[in-house]
Amino acid sequence: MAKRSEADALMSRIAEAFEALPRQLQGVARYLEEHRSSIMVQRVGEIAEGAGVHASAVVRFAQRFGYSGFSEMQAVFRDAFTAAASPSHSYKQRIRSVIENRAGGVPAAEIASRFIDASRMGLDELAAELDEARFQQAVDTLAAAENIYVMGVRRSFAIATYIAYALQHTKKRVHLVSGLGGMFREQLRSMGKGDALIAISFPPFGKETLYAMRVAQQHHAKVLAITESDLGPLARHSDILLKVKEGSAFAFRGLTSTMCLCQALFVALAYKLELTVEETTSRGEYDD
Amino acid sequence: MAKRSEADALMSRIAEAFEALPRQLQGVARYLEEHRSSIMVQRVGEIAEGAGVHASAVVRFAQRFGYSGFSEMQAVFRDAFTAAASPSHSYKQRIRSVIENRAGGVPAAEIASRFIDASRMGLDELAAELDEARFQQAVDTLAAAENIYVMGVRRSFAIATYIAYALQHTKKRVHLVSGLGGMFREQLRSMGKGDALIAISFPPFGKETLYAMRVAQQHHAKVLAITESDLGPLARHSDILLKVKEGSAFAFRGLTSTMCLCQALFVALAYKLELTVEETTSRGEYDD
DNA sequence: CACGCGGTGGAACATTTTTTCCATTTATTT
DNA sequence: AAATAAATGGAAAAAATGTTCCACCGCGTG
Repeated sequence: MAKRSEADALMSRIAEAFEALPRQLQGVARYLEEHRSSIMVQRVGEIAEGAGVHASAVVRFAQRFGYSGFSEMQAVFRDAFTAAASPSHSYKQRIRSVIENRAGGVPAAEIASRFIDASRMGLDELAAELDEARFQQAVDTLAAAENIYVMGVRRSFAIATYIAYALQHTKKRVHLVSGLGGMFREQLRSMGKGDALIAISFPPFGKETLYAMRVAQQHHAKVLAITESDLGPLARHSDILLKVKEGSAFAFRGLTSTMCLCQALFVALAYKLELTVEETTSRGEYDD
Repeated sequence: MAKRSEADALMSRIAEAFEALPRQLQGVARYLEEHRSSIMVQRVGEIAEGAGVHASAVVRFAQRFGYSGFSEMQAVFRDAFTAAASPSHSYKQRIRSVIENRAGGVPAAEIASRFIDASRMGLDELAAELDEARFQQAVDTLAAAENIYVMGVRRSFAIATYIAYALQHTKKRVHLVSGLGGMFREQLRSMGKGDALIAISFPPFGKETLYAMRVAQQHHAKVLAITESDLGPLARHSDILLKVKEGSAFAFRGLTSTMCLCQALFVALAYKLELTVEETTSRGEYDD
């Protein structure tokens, strides 16, 4: 699966050749081994100093292993890092190429498995980048709320629907702001202090959701935003902001990570409520 | 709380000031947030290109936030990285945050990451066990249908909602069977030959959904079932059956795999219908 | 012990990268 | 609609960084 990066290969070659290296170059080798992860951000000078040698020794080292100079060798480590840091990027590319090489129609299953792969990468990213402190805050806020309003429109509506459904299994009063009958305003009217609004929105942000957030703040309700980034209009109007980056394959935005996050949020909340609120009947099953 | 690195502080300041930033600098801000982890290894030029702006815009950005230039700002991210990579620090940090979490009860983030893991395993299974022939059949059936009815109750309702939303981007007539006003029967009445019903249901199976499937068959509409297993009541009443096994954690059933499968289904369908699904349909009023 | 050879470090050189400056375009205000 | 301010992009200047050259050194060998 994980193909040996060129950086790995290089480190092996270095280990191989180590014994036969002159004293200073051995020093460089040791330093590289020791600080492998930070080579990519260091200057020749810093590495040279760290290894206790002259800068030119580092360059000679790189050249000894077949690179034109230090820069070229450093690029190997940089690439290895960026490849590891953005795993989903390569998947997006592959999906795109599957689509573009549409020689005689792509089998649906092919599309499906690419899509699933992309979603998997999305979850990896979610796991890696989840802000634990904020997540905790989100759970605490919901736990403290009396009424919970849930709102998302269009693409995010399904998610809102789910959250509202799940929360019905708690003792909270839950209000799904659906806009049914054009009654957004009316459904939001009763928010107040001690309540919380969960707002799910992605660009281009629905104005209904933004409106709901403003109303919530005016009414001193806590606002939990689930969105893509700290930037953008939601940040200003939210007390807590949970980020989900959905990979968009096929020029089509995923929702699996968002769904996963929301479920995790609910599970964590349910767990917290059962621990702190004794009277919560343990139900175990939340099936359909 | 966890140590607030200067990089974190900077990102906050950026989020704060974002709205008031000129267009290009907003682009830079977005890029920084999106690629926060790799800023430290990138050149101004690369960042500029990534953000779609001129290099000098990136420098101006840095200066706007109080740095002498890009290099100085980049150093902030570099430092944050090396600090995090240095073992002693991160270890202390981890201990501290664990203690803090214990003090506040249950570490919500712990639950979250376990849940995400479970979901990920669910996707692995989905990828491994997807029946390609059936999936293709499902896509073909939907492609051939004139009207598509979508039905799921309780836990599955959010999924049904999503499918119905997504399908609105095709030329098909789509009917979400919501049961609003207790009108399941009435909403199902008009199904007929040439139509298709997508029924999503998991044990314990909702009787409303089973009913819908029977009606569909009586009316000679195709039935696509999305469920857990080939056995059980849905098998009998469906023409095509797609299996999703959700991993469960904390005695709580996931939905991410189902969501993923449904999205994959839609993408494959859209592709078959040769639709271009625009990611950001800016239609003013109806954006999400 | 002198010779040569590879290793080493200083400094000049070359290259890349960043930053500044300014002309031009674009938005905002009166 | 004109005036003013702000934003943008190109290019030159400046700085930082990497590389090469070469004199020197130390060690092993003849």
